[in-house]
Amino acid sequence: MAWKFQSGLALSIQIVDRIRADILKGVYESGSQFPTVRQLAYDAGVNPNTMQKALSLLEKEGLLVTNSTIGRTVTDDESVLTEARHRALDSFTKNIVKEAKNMSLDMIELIKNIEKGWDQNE
Amino acid sequence: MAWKFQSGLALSIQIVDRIRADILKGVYESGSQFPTVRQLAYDAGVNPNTMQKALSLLEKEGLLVTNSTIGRTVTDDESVLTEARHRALDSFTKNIVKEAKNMSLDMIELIKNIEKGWDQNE
DNA sequence: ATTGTTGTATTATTAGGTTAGTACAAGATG
DNA sequence: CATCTTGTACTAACCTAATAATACAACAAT
Repeated sequence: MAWKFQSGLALSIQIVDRIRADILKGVYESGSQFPTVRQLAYDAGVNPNTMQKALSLLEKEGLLVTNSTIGRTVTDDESVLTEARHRALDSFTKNIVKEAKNMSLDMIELIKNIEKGWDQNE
Repeated sequence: MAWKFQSGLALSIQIVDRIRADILKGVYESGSQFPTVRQLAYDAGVNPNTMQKALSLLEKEGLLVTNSTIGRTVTDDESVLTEARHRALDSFTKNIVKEAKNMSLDMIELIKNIEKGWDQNE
């Protein structure tokens, strides 16, 4: 089944975000073989060109390694993964704080809302 | 000076988000006269057509009212504003929780990070 | 009544992203 | 050796968003 995408934001960006998150979560294990461009494109329901673009961006980030013609692997450099996880968490937190302040929301109120919303699935 | 925009996301969407936030924050007061399309377009550094599109979306949300040819005013219906504030806060919180869970981040850790990041301006 | 301002509409053009279709070199596989 | 799979490259077509340049009806201001 095709992946779910939002309209408005470029597909390739959404794909990068999703796969990056999956790699950092360990859905694709460090050093392991990565699906082919064509397979992923089929899974996601997008054009191979679009998937190719997304994967090449992840390669620039160092998360994927290409061994033409064997295919791709997830990086086995744990420091790259750790670093990426830190950057992801840091940027996530910064965005939350920035947006909260932009909404004139104080910290206590924000945390209270998160606690309230945490267990409300959906 | 022109407003700051991110690349990738449609300008009109970013404008809507910014102005909505400003209205809900009270930067534009309830019932007050709103700047003209042309003035706002100039301020933001975008084409009047783009600003027109953004404002018409905000009108659909009920936040702005058009009185051709007097111009626009911010809605004076406080219930609309209150409702919109609730929706904004709710959607903000939901997104945070959703993304945090997607990062396999537990609630305690999330809150700890927010507390740590709150006073780090930039 | 004339002029100016308002929101709105229209057409043409440009830029970027996506798709479709095809092609090719490198190397694994038989 | 021949074949298949891999990543990659390329062109053409299409769509959406944004811009540029006008235009116009409605009404306020003078």
